[in-house]
Amino acid sequence: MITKILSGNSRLKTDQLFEQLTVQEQEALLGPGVTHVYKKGEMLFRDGGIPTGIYYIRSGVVKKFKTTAKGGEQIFYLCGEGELIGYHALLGEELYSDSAATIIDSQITFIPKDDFVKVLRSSATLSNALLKALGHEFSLFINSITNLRTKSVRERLAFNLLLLDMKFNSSKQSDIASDIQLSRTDLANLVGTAKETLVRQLQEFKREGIIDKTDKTIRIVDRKRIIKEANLLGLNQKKSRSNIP
Amino acid sequence: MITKILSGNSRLKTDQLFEQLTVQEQEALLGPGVTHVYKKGEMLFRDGGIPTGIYYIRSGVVKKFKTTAKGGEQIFYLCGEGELIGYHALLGEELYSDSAATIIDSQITFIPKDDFVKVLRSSATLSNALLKALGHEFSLFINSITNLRTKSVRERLAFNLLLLDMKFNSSKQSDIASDIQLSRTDLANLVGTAKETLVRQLQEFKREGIIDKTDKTIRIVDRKRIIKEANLLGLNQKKSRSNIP
DNA sequence: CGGACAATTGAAGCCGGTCAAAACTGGTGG
DNA sequence: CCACCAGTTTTGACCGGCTTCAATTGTCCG
Repeated sequence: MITKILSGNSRLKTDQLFEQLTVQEQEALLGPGVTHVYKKGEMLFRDGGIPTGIYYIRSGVVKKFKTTAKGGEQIFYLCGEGELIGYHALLGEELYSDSAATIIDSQITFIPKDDFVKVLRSSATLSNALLKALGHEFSLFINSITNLRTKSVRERLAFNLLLLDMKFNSSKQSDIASDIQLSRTDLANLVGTAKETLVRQLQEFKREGIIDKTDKTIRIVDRKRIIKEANLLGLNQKKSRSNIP
Repeated sequence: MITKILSGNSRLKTDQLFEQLTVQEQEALLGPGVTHVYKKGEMLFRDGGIPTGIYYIRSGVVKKFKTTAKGGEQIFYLCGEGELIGYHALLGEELYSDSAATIIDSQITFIPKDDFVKVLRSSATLSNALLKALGHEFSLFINSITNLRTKSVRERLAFNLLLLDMKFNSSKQSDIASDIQLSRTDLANLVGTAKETLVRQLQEFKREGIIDKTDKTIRIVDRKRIIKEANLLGLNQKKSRSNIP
């Protein structure tokens, strides 16, 4: 399980959807597309909106999230370079069930629905790649739900820091070097906790020498420890209240 | 959103995967299959196992869940009559990321991997039906995650009771008649809480006249109230601590 | 240099988890 | 038909992890 999640691949599996296509197919998709530069914080689409196409991230980072009526934001995925987004609603033939917005300045190509469908119809490769990607995403969601239900904030934070590090640190020079840029609020919404709780937990990790952090940067110092803290096996031995008087 | 989730269709969308296929395709799938009778509580497959085919539920109910190392069980979906299970891992080309077991005595057909793949290759319909189903499942997971993060046990319980009622009560005679059979433990694991907490919340609903229950049966008495309690809009007005002294 | 926003720290209290034990159920055999 | 056991449901008590509210510090820019 651990090996599965943290397997050495520099890129995670879901990222590979687009890469699996032939060059011809990639061009057929991107050809009709319109590339646009998004500033940090711009919305790509909104929960409840009508899907009119999909998006290809040439550079940048996009968060997928859902907003609650009270203004809260639940982030459940971060998309990076080379990933496609927005195809779920299109495939499911329904309205967007989530929103997407850039976290940093990004360059993104919009692929109109018709063009996407055309390639989809003519290419078994795309169809299969999508099935594979969606099948895989399923296991990610399972894990995500299980984590939310059974893990503490500390464990979830450690886990997310690991994922962020693996996904967004191309600088593979050293196990120890890794920087993560993400506002406290975003990180809290990704981990699924209040930002105050998040901050306190970060402090604690720093005090324990597991991470280092400046105002906007988090760096994993002790990789082994943070893997241990993430407790991927779920063996968490709750300090039992058994003082046996 | 509410209308979307609770739309009048007697069956929920995901159930319809198999139904979308032509009769020929259905037969091509089930033809080579082997039907087997499972007693309540039997496992179909286990987290970490190698997928060798998919399952079609002729009758009965199957829970999809994940076990934690400590023995806990996280249920995230209940499959009913006419549904397919186990295709995610096959499509994603990986090991099962979840387990499946019957909740009541069930009649289930096993479709070997090769036969499934054969039909998948030759039929654009199945391929498209799968894409649609998976795309839709995505939105269910989003909702599930959001619910876990932002809703109280009371709200989640109300929501799940509604879903159970809609999905497993073919007896459409009356809005009020509805029986749900599920052990307290299973229900707790479905809602995502401890069974003691669940029991207390059930008591409370009963005391408030929203539901009725005997030892193993739960019946929704006041449908409007329970919809309200589920708080599908997320407008939960937390009793603000503002006593303004 | 102030104004806005993000990050941090402090304090209080509730929700829900855990442990423990009682009440209830159904099934079994004497 | 009753006594008994095993499993499930229910009730009680406790308390700790998180959320929430509030206030302070830090930081980036115009």
